[in-house]
Amino acid sequence: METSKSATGIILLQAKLAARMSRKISNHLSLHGVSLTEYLALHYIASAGQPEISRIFLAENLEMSASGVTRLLAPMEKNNLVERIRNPRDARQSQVRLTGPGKQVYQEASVSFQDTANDMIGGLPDETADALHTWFKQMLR
Amino acid sequence: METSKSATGIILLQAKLAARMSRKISNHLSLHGVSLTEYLALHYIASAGQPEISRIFLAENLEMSASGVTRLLAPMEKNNLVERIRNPRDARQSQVRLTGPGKQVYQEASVSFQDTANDMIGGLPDETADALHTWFKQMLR
DNA sequence: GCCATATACTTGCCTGATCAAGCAATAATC
DNA sequence: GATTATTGCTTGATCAGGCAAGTATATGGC
Repeated sequence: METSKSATGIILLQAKLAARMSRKISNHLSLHGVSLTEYLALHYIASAGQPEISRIFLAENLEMSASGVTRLLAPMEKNNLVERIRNPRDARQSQVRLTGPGKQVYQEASVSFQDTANDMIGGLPDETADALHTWFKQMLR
Repeated sequence: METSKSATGIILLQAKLAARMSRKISNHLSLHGVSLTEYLALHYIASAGQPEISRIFLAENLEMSASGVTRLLAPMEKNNLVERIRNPRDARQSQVRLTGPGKQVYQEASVSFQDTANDMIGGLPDETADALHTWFKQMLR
């Protein structure tokens, strides 16, 4: 019952925090010409461990629908941030890869992103931040 | 530098978590005919400490623009979840109040909300949950 | 009292994302 | 080998929410 009460409290606060963070970060990222979602896409592609990733895998990382990814990537391809590689083994599937400009925008935007992130939560003591990180990961299992 | 790295990591995870939570909760709330934002609106009105609150105050709580609130409340008024009270002291302003049905929907939906919240984060030890709660509040300063 | 500024919305237009349906390619079943 | 199911998208319709501009009221400075 105590647990119940604080669980909803946490979710409530988390929702509010998420909204505020996303607004703040979006503002900063707009200087680089990318939206938050676009930045996240660049990030997940850049840090996948391999140069190409499937669109479906990207959708999962972004917690987004397949159609959302289609619509997200279309203008990014047009702006040459990202390119599509057709899979010769499976014609249904295609992969996404960062282009040169894409990598550069990602790196530049990452600086803003980090600054903003630090600005928001950099004040937390290191252990606390580590604990937060761990719990978020756990909740995402 | 360590801090920097984990700050972005935390934001990244937080964004992902927020997306997942909002999807999950929305699903559960849809059984009661309200969206997550609508539920949050009901919640902030219900727990304001006074029966009426101003639309602007609601907007701040929801981390939403004034126009967003206008559009959010319109159908809720139509569905008789919420009613508008014009302020006689200031004709620009109006207040929102829960109707009887609004209160009932809020209470019913709160049960689902709590269940879902517990399902997601109820597994955390109490102290941990308390700490999370505290930090979220702190970040929202 | 009068003008300028501020407040509390509301409306039009636009973007971002969803869902449902569709389509093409592959895999599984008989 | 033909039929059926599944996968990986794409497209159309729709919806939520933001921003900019507009309107109505209120307040402050002179």
